[in-house]
Amino acid sequence: MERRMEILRAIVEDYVATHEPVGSKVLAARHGLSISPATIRNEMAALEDEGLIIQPHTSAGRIPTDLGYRVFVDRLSTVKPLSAPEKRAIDKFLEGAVDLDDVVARTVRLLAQVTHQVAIVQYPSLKRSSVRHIEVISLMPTRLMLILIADTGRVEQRILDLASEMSESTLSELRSKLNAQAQGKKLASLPTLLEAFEGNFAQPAQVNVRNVISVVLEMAIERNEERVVISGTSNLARHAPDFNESVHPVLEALEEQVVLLRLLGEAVDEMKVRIGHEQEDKKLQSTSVITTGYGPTGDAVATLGIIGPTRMDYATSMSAVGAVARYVSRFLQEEI
Amino acid sequence: MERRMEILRAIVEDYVATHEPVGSKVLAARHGLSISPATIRNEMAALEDEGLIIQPHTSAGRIPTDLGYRVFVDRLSTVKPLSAPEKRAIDKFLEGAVDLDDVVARTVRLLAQVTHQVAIVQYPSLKRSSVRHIEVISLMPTRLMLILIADTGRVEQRILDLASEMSESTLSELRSKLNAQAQGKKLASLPTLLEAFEGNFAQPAQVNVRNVISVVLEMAIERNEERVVISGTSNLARHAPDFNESVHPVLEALEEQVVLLRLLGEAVDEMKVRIGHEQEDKKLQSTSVITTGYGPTGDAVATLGIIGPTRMDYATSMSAVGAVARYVSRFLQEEI
DNA sequence: AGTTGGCACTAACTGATTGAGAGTGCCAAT
DNA sequence: ATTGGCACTCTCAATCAGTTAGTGCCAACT
Repeated sequence: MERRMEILRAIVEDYVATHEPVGSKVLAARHGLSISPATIRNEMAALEDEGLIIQPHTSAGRIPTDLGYRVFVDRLSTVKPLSAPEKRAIDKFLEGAVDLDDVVARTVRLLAQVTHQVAIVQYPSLKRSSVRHIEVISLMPTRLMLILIADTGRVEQRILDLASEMSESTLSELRSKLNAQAQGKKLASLPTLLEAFEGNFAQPAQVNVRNVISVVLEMAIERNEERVVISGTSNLARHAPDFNESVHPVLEALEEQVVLLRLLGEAVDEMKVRIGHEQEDKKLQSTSVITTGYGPTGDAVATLGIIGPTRMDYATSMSAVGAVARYVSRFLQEEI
Repeated sequence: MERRMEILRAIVEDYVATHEPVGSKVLAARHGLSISPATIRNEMAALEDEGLIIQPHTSAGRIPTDLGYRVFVDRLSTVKPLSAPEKRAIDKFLEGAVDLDDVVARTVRLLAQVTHQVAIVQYPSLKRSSVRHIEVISLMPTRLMLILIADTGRVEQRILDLASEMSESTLSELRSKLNAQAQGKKLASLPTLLEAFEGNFAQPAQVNVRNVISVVLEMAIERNEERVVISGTSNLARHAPDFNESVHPVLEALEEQVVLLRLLGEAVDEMKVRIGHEQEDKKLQSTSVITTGYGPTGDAVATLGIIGPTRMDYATSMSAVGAVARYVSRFLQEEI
């Protein structure tokens, strides 16, 4: 049984490296297995019965099935350490990032570059982060700009028009009370925290204050809270033959925010690998997805990962994704 | 001569529609030309001498060269009006956009959708816009957040650490003097405007003020002032056969900000079409690019456009790009 | 002088055939 | 349980002939 798994491992590694169905002969030759091709053939027949490998046609070698990759990945224990130049690349890439936009943009490019796959990075989720500051700026007598700064460094701003003018003193009162109430609190808790907030103000100002609050809540809750950036799509074309001859559906799926968000799912700390048909989305069933959470405080506030062909180097890719996640987490904590 | 151009037009239109080299026979049949195939053949030979069309092999029909498309486009006078559903789509797409990020993101998706090509939209250039407001917020005693709001609705923010604490009064003095000096001015003029700004302050505060100013200038000038978003890359795959069998180099080019920025170039009002080899970038020589400027004030502060195969429906595409640019300009003026 | 029909010519595409190669499954021997 | 041998299957590449689309040119026509 152990030997059989060893053979599966050899098939996966060979196939990932060569892109070609691997036969019993080359398997016996290339790897140091001290058994004959005939024995390997017997084992391969068993592996095929178990649904771990198939042969594309009668007289070809075997290739792993999605299930085969799954077993391979689950038995993967030795985490490949990154090479020195890769480590250096990661170190260099983020230094000098000026704001969150910049950090996210650099991270996604970095990830695409080290893995040679398509990289996706989710912006730190607003829901899971806390209020660092809320600022109210008067642009014109009846036009305000609201700015909400989260502890992840993320900044949302919105402009709103008031029904009537607001005095400078009301404005600064609003500013300080708003911050007193919200600062340090989770964004998700704002709706309850600010429920009857306008009661703090004199009657004439209440309608304007209510207006401001509704926009604040909108910023905190709105759909576009979940943003995803993507990079390295050209890597898809490099692996084109892997995708049933067409990258089109994959590219299409990558353009739908909804699909990407479902892919990234809830931010969790441990690494997650989904292989081929383990995916719900039809268009992505020729791909594998590796994701992991990241965040400044140690527990994950967002997810990042890569998408590639099922025939990918899982060991290297997984350690790269993990390393980048750890690095950007540390960076967010220290710098922004 | 006029007839010859008419034939070129017919060839281009037929080829764009069918994707197949067009021969003299179908040309005579499909279009209402009242001349025989033989005559057409003579004219086609002349067109080939002029370098406007070629035949991929001896016994195939003709296809337009880049130069042929160029002549076709230059003679294009009748601007195709958009269809009613397209107009409606444009109208609906932007309404409800909450901030500049949102406007740009919606615009690029809209453009990709109506043209069925890859769309690129440049953020309104900071250099060309004016200061609406500068805000200085104290996050911690020695940590400030600077926010710069441009009249295009674009918001830049930066965090900086001070060497020493800054009093609340100095802070508000800084805030008001900064705005008095900068408001309404072009960002490009800030470096000279703020040259000796710290002279306005008492000695102990000067070092901090200088620090703030340098960050303000950084925000106004920094390299990442030029941002580009892109959408509809899956449309590339749809037209895959057009790109010498490989979309890879094109995808690669689209990932390089530098290339995109050169593509969008200086924002100018009139529409620009670059066809195939008219492009400097090698990777894009199988594509054509249509760009035009847009901006809230009537004169262009940024550029948007599409990238597609040289074999594209120029008439429709050009009018779509124009319509979207006009629409987003109007929207920026009114709403943000 | 421009236009047209006729015709020989060319090159790609299609489909059938063939031989070579790779890899298997199974069986009998070890 | 492992191995060598061997017949079998299927793909792949090359070849070949027939078909087809489209041209270029020439002589005849308006």
